[in-house]
This record gives sequence, structure tokens and C-alpha cells, in this order.
Amino acid sequence: MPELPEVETVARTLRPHVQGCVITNAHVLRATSQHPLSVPLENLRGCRIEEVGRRGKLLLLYLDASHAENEKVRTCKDLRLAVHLRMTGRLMTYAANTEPGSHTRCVIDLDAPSAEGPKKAEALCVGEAPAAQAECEQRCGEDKPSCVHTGPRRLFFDDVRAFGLMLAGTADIFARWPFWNDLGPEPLTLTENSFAKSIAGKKSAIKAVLLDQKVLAGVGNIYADESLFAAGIDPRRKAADLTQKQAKRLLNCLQDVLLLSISQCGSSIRDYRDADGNVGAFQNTFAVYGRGGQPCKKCGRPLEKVKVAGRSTVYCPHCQG
DNA sequence: TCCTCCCTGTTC
DNA sequence: GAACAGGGAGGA
Repeated sequence: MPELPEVETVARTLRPHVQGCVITNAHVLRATSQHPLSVPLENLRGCRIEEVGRRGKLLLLYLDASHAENEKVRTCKDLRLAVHLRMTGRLMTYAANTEPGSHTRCVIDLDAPSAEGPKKAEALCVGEAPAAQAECEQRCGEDKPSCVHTGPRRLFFDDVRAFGLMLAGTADIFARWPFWNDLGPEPLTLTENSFAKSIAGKKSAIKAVLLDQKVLAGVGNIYADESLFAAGIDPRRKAADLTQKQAKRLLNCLQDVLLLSISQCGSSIRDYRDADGNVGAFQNTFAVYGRGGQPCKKCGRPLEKVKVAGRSTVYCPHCQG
């Protein structure tokens, strides 16, 4: 369940594989995985991936459209492709001859960047020659791109539960996307005062407010539970009832938890992998998430599992008073 | 503001 | 074979 730290990790690990690459082909294998507002991904042929970024839980590929094959697309400024991984989405590059899997929702074929490529030996993995591929596979493990490859590659958007979404468009198109338009501030750069202001007067449970992407962009179930535990706040408590001091502590705890998770490449519960196919390590640090019934790491009493805002929520009734 | 639905693999 | 996981849309 990729949240801010996981998407940040995917962006960081995907960047060396796709930055500077030209999209030679794109096809959507499941129509509902492409947002209705999107420029058809097929029309991105010829676009160059300039940069990989993130906004909230959205992964962003910034595109240079000046050499796009499609005439309309060629005139686009600020063209970008947003990917929401939702529950089970994954973005990884593979050798150019790799066939899509049963859960592949979109395939984007990439040509190598024209500038000086990565190390020569690693280029073998692209593998026209089986012997050369075997040699590289031995070095890299299996043909997961644990090294950076030259030559053509395929970027797969795999998504088992098919909740994920891709949207390509200009700034104008993004402005018509309510989810994008209403995205709240990034929690890592938000100030204590702005946070306190944005939750003041909210009648819902503080956990529901943390999950609201209009309030904070990028927080999901894991980091809401973990930050509330770290701050010693009951997740069911009305947001408006938090004191100024508690609101500040909560934001500080949230920022600490997010930064710590990013430093450990995020959390892997089931499906999440970064763009190199690696799992994160932060799940080993969870204080409460997924630990209902187990002893609290602070006081030793059993953690309770309840539903808040329709989401399973674990907290310590003793430490989160 | 709250509830239901979407979707599919895993667990009970 | 039902329950569960959960982000966000849409309706009550």
C-alpha cells in the first residue's frame, strides 16, 4: 500500500532507469487503468522523460513533448504522466522482449537515453544474445533491473487489484482533475502553524483528518496510525479537540516517521516493491500498524484494533489517552 | 460527514 | 466460501 515514503522510494529508484529515455510505444491493456481525462497514452510516442517526481501519493513523469509523433501532443507544454499506485500498483522496467503479465495494466516501451549510457557490462542484460543475457543475469541476480541498463527497455505498470490509475496531461488537464486540484500540502514541508490551522474546527476523528488528502497529501493508513501512536493521541479523538501543542507534536511525529521510513525505503506489507524490485524495511519498525492484540512497545499492554473512518486502526488505549 | 463500492489475492 | 485488506469516488 504505497504511501508517501513508498512512492518517494519508487521515484528515486525509477529515476536512473527512465530519465532521459524516449517513449517509443505505449499501450494500455486495461482501459479503466487510464483516467478518463488522460491524453491517450498511445499518443505519448516520441516524448522524452525529463524527470521523475512525486506529489503526495502520485508518482510523476515529466515529459518533453517537443519530438512527439502526435501533432497535438507535440505542442503541449508541461506534459506529465501521473501514476497512482493505490493498493497494489508497481512500476518496474524490464528487458525489451519481456511479455506483460496477467496483471500488467500498461506497457511503455523506452529507448535508451542518447547521452553516455550506464556501464557497458550492465548493458548485456538487454540481451539479444542469450549467452550475454545469462552472463548479466548471473551478475544481477534475475533480470530485475538491479543495475541500470542501456538499450531499449519496457516499463510495466502492474496492478493486481486494478485500483491504480494513470493520467497523462498538461497543467490545464491536471487542473480539471479534482483529486489533483484539491491535494493538500506536502507533510514534510508543512509548518506547525499551518497544520494546526488546517485541522482546527474539524469535527471528524483526527485519524480521518490525517487520511484526508485535501488536508495532507501522501498520508495513508500506516503512517496515520504510527504517527498518532508516536504523538500519544487517540485516533478517534475529534481533531478540533486537539490542543495547539498536541497538533504541533503530531506533525513533528508524522514528519519523523515519514523521514525514517524513507530512509528505510518504505514499508512492504504484501505487494509493494520499489522500481528495482526490492522490499522496504520500515515494516520491521511498526509500533502499532498490523500489531492488534500484540503488546505495546512502550507499556506492554495489548494493542487494540478498531475501525476509524472505515479503516482498520491499531492503537494503545494506555499510551494514546 | 458517513457509508458503500470498486477489485482480487490471501487468510480464516 | 466469507472476511479482509484499503484510497478515493460518489451518493445518502
